[in-house]
Amino acid sequence: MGRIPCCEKDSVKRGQWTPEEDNKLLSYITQYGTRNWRLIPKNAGLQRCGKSCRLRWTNYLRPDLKHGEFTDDEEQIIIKLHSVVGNRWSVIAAQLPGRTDNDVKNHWNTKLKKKLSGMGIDPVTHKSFSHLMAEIATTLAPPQVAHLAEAALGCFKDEMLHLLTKKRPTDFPSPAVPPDMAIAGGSGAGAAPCGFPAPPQTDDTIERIKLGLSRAIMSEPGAPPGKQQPWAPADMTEGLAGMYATYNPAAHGQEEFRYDNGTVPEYVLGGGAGAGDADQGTSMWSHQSMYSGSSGTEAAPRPAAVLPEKGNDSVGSGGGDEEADDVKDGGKGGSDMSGLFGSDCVLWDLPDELTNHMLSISTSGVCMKPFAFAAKLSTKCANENARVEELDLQSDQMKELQVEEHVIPQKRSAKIHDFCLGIPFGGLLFSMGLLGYIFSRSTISLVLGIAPGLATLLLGTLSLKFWRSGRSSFLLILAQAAISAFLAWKYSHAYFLTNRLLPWGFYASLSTAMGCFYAYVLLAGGNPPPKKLAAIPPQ
DNA sequence: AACCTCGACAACCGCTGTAAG
DNA sequence: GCTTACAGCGGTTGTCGAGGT
Repeated sequence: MGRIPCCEKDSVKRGQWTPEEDNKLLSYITQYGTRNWRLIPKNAGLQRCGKSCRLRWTNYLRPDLKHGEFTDDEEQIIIKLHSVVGNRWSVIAAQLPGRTDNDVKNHWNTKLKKKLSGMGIDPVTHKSFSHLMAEIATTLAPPQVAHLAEAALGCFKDEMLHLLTKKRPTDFPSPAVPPDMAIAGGSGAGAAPCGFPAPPQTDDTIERIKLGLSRAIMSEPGAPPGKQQPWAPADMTEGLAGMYATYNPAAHGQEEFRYDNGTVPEYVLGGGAGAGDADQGTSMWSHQSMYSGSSGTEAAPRPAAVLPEKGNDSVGSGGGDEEADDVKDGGKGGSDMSGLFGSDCVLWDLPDELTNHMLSISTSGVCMKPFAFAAKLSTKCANENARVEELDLQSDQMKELQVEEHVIPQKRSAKIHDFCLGIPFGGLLFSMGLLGYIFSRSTISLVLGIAPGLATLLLGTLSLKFWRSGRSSFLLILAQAAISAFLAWKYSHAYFLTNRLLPWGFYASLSTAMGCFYAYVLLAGGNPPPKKLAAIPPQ
């Protein structure tokens, strides 16, 4: 049942308002107020629809409105808030005194959207291509962190693959890389900063990214963490790191995009980056993790308490003599992510022999999985025999480190499996996100509903599979915890901005609860073992 | 000078939520 | 509980002027 029209369309004037009409409306409202919009045009002697009068008043005539150009500060606020709440113009406008939602919307559509696009940033997701790649480079850093990221990334691999293989300059204005900027030794001299028109050689960028990944793979896997880190700023002369540095706009004093230590991305538009910016020499994305969305985390140190280095790894263990087992367990079950990219994943159609080599586990404590992941990514993208040959060399090195797999029984565990709540949680997120997207076409639903829902569903299902086969789901639970934490943060932020209990408050509470639940499962030692395995006495 | 294109802004449209009768 | 009107929202369309051809 539709609503009756608010006025007769034939008898009302439409189109631009004349100064006389404005005067009539203004003087009437000044005298009598805005109590009944249906009566206002009639009483004010206007041939206008009441709704039209209301819009004219709220969007133009109101005395508290600010007319004229948006300031840089206002633009910053709009972009910040848009990255959090999406196209909710009224929410954004509420933070800008004197601006209407229509103003904000128009300004976004005519100016800011283009501005961001010109900087190589997708105005919808507020992520950039180089961001994505830089995150991959960072992900290849500390092995355990990479493990976690790998699990999370598994859910986004299609998107990444698409980005790596399908994007073209016409689709996505990637940051420029001058032709003389070889990726190895790309020190940044003469480098084009972010935010300039994509040059014809943008296709090269894709190739260089692939090459960068390959080089990351080829970097000496046995080197101790911290000593040889191609991703570390100090050594940013190789592979992705070179490109990574190339894209650091802070180093060039150009139009810059960066994240501050707040809770939302901060874009600095048009302002020259201050010399000696904290980000200089490091990733411009170093303040924000693609997977967690968390910010304020400096690039280099990762909290050891969260993801301890192998060797003194005791996450999920009770300490003491259980540590050794847990180390094995963590290195084994935890490292065994083959469910993600191995036999359970048909997307990464590498030759079996190559895959098997890469899925082997290192006794030295250096995880090979990130390399395996990147190798697959690179191989899939490049689809070149030469690349496979490179990887074969790498896999030969890995062979030497291969150890025999066997199931280690757990000594202590949680009372409930992660997937018991995780799968329903993921399903709820996914379905709510899907519904939200169907009904509102909101990208927020995609980013904060469908994607994490699918990721959680996938991880929960894999965890169930691992549990059935007696393997450790530790990293899968960790990844789910990371997703929950990210969602809790994002939803809470949206809630504090909008003050709406539904949906943001509800989702924030739910995500926080799930985060606590995952933390409990992790701290309690992981999932309880299957009965058939629990019956086996520990060796 | 005429025409075209494009950007910026204003206005409209259709819908939902909510409050009053 | 139903109807009606208002308020608000986000997407879309219309208008106008500047600049280019």
